[in-house]
Amino acid sequence: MTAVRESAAKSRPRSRRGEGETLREDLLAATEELMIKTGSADAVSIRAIADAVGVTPPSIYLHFADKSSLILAVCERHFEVFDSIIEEAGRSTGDPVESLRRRGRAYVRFGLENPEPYRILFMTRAEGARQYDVLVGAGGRAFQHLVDAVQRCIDAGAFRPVDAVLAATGVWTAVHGVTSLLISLPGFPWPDVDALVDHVCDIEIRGLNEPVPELQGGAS
Amino acid sequence: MTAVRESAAKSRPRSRRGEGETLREDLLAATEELMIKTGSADAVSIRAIADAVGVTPPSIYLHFADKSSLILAVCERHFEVFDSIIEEAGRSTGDPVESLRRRGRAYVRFGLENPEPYRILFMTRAEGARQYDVLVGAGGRAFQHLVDAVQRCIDAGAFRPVDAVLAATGVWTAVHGVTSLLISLPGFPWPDVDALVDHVCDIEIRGLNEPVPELQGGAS
DNA sequence: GACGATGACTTATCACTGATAACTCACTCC
DNA sequence: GGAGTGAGTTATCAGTGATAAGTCATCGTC
Repeated sequence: MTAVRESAAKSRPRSRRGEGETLREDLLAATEELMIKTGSADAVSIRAIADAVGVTPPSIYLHFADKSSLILAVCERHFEVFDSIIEEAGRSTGDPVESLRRRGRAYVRFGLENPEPYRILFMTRAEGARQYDVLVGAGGRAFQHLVDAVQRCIDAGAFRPVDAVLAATGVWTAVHGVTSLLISLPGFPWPDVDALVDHVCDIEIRGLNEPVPELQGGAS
Repeated sequence: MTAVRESAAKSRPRSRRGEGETLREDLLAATEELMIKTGSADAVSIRAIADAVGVTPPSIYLHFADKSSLILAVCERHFEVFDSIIEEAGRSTGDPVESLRRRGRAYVRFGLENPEPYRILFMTRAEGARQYDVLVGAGGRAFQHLVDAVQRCIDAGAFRPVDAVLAATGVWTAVHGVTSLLISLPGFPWPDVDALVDHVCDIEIRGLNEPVPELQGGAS
C-alpha cells in the first residue's frame, strides 16, 4: 500500500559538500506551501514536510532545532514582508492621518490574506527566545514605524499631544482586534469587512483628534 | 517504573446506575484544573485527565465525543460567567458611557485572569458546530448585551447616532485587541495595563462622542 | 592515490498522543 | 434467577515529534 502522500520528489539527490543550505531553503518552501494548503501549522507534520521534500524526517533536525523553529522561520519571513507592505501603504500619501488609515487597512488585509502566519506570530502565546527575537528584531522596528507615524499626526496638529507610544499601542491593538477576530470567528455575522475596518480607523482617528476648543469660547 | 503522574485518586469506585453524570462533572473539574495548572489546553492529555479522575482514558469518550468537546465544554462554562460578570459591571452605574467603560475593563480583566479559556473561545479558529453553538447561543446573547449598552449611549445623546451594531462590533474588537495581545505577547514592553485599557476605552468613547455642533453655529 | 575526517543524510526506535473495538462486571427489573 | 444494560476496562491502532547510532560519499592531506 504505502500511501504516496502527495509529493512529487520521491527521493532527492543528496546535497554536495557545502550545499546543505539548499535543503534548508527547500524545507522552508515546502513547509510554507503545506501551511497554506492545510491552513494550519499543526496540520502539517514533520513527516509530511520530509515527504514533500523527498527526505527522511530526522534530516529536518539538522537544519532546525524542532518543529516550532521551522514553522516560526516560515512566519518570520512573512513578517518582514508584512512590515514593508505597511510601510509602503503608509508612504502612498503625504497626509499623516490618511497615511495612518492606509497603514491600518494594509495591516488588516495582510492578516486576512496570511491568516496562519498571522495567527502564529500574534495569536499564540510567545515565550522565551521567540519572544525576544521577534519583538526586539523585526517586530521592534515595525512597532517603531507605527510610533513614528502617530508622532507625525501629532506634529501636524491633527492629533492631541498624547503619549505617542501609548497611542500607537492603542492603534495596534485596535487593528489587531479586528484582524484576529475575523480570523478566529469567520462564522460570526460580521458587518462588511471594509466598512468595519474603516469604522475602526475612524474611531481611532476621531478619538485621537485635536478637539476644537469650543468650550473656552475661543476667538475668531 | 510506572510514573505515578500526580493524581491522588488511584482508582475511583464505579458509579452506580444512573449516576454516570457524576463522572462527567468530575472530568470537567479535573480538566479545568489541569488547564489552569499547565496554562494550555494542548498540554493536558486525555490520559492525564483520566489519571486525575482515577479512570481509564476510553471512559472519557462515553461522556464527550472527543478531546476538543471536553475542552470546549470547560470553556463554555467560563463563557457564561464571563457574560454575567460583564453585565454586572455594566449595571454598577447609571451613566451609560461610564457603564460601557466598566464593561470594557471587566472584559479585559476576565480575559487576563482566564487566558486559556479566552484563547480557546476567541483566539483559535472556530469551525462547524462550535461556531454555531457558541455564537448563536451564549455568545449571541452577550453580543446583544453589548449592542444594547451602546444603544443606550446613543439614546442618551452621548454618542452620535451611528449604527449600534457596527459601533458595538468596533468596541468588541477594541477590547479584544488589547486582551488578546496581552495574552499572546506577555514579553512585549507594554505600558501599564490599566492605563492602556483606560486609553482604549477613552479612544472608543471619544471616537463615538457626539461632536458639539460648533461648525453650524448652533443656537441656544 | 590510499586514508582519515566530516558533512549530509538514513535506519531503527522511543515515548507519547487521541481514538476505537471488544470485552467485563455489577446491578436492575421482570 | 436470568436477560438487559449502564459504566467502565483491556488491548490496540495509527500517527506525532524527537533522538541515537549508523551509512555513505566527498574533501583535504600526506
